[in-house]
Amino acid sequence: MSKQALPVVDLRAVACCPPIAARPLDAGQAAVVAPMFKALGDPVRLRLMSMIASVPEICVCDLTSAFDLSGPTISHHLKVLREAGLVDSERRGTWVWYRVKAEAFRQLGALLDVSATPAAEAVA
Amino acid sequence: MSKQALPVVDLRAVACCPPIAARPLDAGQAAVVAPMFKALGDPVRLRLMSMIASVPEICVCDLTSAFDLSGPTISHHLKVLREAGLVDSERRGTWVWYRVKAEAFRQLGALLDVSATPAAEAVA
DNA sequence: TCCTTGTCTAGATGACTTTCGAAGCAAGGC
DNA sequence: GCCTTGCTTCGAAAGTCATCTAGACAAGGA
Repeated sequence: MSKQALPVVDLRAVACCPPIAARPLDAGQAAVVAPMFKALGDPVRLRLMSMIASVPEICVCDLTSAFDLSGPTISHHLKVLREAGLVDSERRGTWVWYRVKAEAFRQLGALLDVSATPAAEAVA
Repeated sequence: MSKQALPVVDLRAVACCPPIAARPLDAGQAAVVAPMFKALGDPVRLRLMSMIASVPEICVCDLTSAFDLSGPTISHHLKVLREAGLVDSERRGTWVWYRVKAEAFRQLGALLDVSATPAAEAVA
């Protein structure tokens, strides 16, 4: 459980809402959660997220080289993921390393939990 | 281009990809999945989705009245959700009813499965 | 038949996104 | 100190999106 020094608590990373199929989200909850889905709604960012989530951590240089896009463009997409609270970055010497924020990621999955919903029963 | 009766199987609704944390998504997979996340990336659509998923089915009139937006705007958002393969609609008499496509919804949740990933172990 | 109500489509517009090249800043080697 | 490499920020061009009004279409009732 050793999490190294993550000073800022991102509110979007803590428990926010019940699964969206359990009961209607109110406007405030939707405003908190939608930006996370939005961040994953671009193919480049989804691949970046997938690459970051597949390993303990990864260097920007390895991310950039996997795409046919300029450095600034990749940097922009990483910033969007960071601001959505989905990943964290840390400079160590020459390189910057990215890693997934597991709690936010888990939270997002929980929102899409489909079990025990009226709709699930009706369609099943 | 009749919108009634869409007998076409939506490819995005069938099993597509392993969880995004299991291994990096390739460009093709990302292109298939990203539009679904994008559809949920707007607060209005996320609430619409949540309202639809919370009940077996729901009438457009009940959806429209829950927002401070014009009918055409709600209709536009519902179209985006439909084209993302997340919901289905059916006209019955005067009203149009919407219901969640459970398989697509389940698929989306499975993509965010965080268990058994290198990142999950490293951060835990 | 015509009217009303419910929903969708068309077209316009202002705001936001994606992308780039140029420039900046931080670390490390000469 | 200066140069190189890695990454980010800035500013701009081009494309996409959310929203509206106006209008069309479908169903049902007078």
